[in-house]
Amino acid sequence: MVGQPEPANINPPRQRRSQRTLERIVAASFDILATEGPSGLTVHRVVEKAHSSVGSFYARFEGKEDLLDYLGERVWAEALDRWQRALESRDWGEAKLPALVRGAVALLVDADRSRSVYLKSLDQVSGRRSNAYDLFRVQVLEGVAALLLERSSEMTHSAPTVAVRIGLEAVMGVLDAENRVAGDRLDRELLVDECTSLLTRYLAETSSGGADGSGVEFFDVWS
Amino acid sequence: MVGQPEPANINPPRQRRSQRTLERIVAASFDILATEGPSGLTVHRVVEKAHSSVGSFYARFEGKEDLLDYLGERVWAEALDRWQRALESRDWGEAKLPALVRGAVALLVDADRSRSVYLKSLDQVSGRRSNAYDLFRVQVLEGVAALLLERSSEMTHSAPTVAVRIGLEAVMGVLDAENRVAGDRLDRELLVDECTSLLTRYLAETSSGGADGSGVEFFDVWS
DNA sequence: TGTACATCAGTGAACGCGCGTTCACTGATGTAC
DNA sequence: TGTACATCAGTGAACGCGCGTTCACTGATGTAC
Repeated sequence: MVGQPEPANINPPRQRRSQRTLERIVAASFDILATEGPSGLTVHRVVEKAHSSVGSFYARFEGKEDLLDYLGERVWAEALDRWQRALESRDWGEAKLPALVRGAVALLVDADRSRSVYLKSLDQVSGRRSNAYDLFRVQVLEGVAALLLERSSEMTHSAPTVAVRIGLEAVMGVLDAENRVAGDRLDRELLVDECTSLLTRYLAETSSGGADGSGVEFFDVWS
Repeated sequence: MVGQPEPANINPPRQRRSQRTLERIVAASFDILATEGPSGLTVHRVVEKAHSSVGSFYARFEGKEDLLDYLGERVWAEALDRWQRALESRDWGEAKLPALVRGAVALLVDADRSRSVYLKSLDQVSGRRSNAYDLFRVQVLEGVAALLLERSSEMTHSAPTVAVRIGLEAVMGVLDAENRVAGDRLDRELLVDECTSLLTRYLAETSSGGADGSGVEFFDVWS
């Protein structure tokens, strides 16, 4: 199991009034992150959008960093909760490897679609700190990997642990790339089908494909 | 073919003296990017490290943005040049699909290793502008895709264009993920072998693996 | 039901700091005669 | 080979702006008697 984001250091509200102010500040922050990106997230902009004031802000948080931690904590908690529910919403006991792979891929696709802009821009803004997104990614990958490895006897790949790791990285990579694309986005069904195909074939076929030395070698012109 | 980074808008040096100053500024910039990351790249820090002065800096560049463009242009040019030489260093005419895939993967692996920290941090620092890294990535992918698609008759996948795109995104995704990992990095040979296997099986086997509807469906608990 | 008082909450002007940029000035280089 | 002069190059103090943070002050809320 891996770590969690920095625990947020916030001065808890004691009246409903300030609780609502805090909520407005949080909502405004997410709003700004989604519409203007990380660089728009300044204390002044946040409190303006939240119809609050700098003073109120610093009554809750010791500084801007604490706001970031708090936002990260919230997103993290929600994402993890959804993920758990999705995982547990189904009994995996019966499924054979191909069906299991398909299920896992569907989970990843949907998780990726939903894991909002927030996680990513939060990580960008907070200089190399907790980075909730990477942690969430690792968490999710570990969960799915464990699930798949229970069926390692059905895999023909000679090193299931490495294969599962690489295979899942591949699927996540495809999803990331498709998120980055501006124009024609592939639809969910196609994506699930193709990633399932990719992963199933990689894990389950006999190991001969590329590692047989039939390969071509190159000058390494890359330093 | 895709675009290039913003053309750099620089005031050309007229004496060897100022040419050398420019070189020192560029070297200092890359040095800072590599050691301190994008946030350390301030005009004052750069000229200090370059043993120059703010005035000299603004004699070359109209502003900081122009420095970024200039750096991007340099990195881009070098990366592209290396890529071209690598591509052309071998005659692909004879190779069959598996060998071709292996060669392509090897190129990608090495390109990924070499495409220095610079491209990535440059894109991070310049807010959503030219982003040399993404452009380079697209350029490379298009080149390899074209190469592979010449052998589409040897593919059993029913939609080679989509398959090549997804397959290459998968390989790049694996490489990205492996770059991100802190600890135990897989070695180059293993990476080449596995990615080759992944891609070959995906492209060349008969299309039945996952798209046969044997799948499991889920509640979409992701918003 | 009032009244006094402590604590919580909210406000926005003001401060300090870092960073990009400007500018008045000095020194170096090259060219014309 | 000199000398005058234009242009290029270099310097660093100073300015403006945005942003995080502080602080003195006013108002709201809840509790004790």
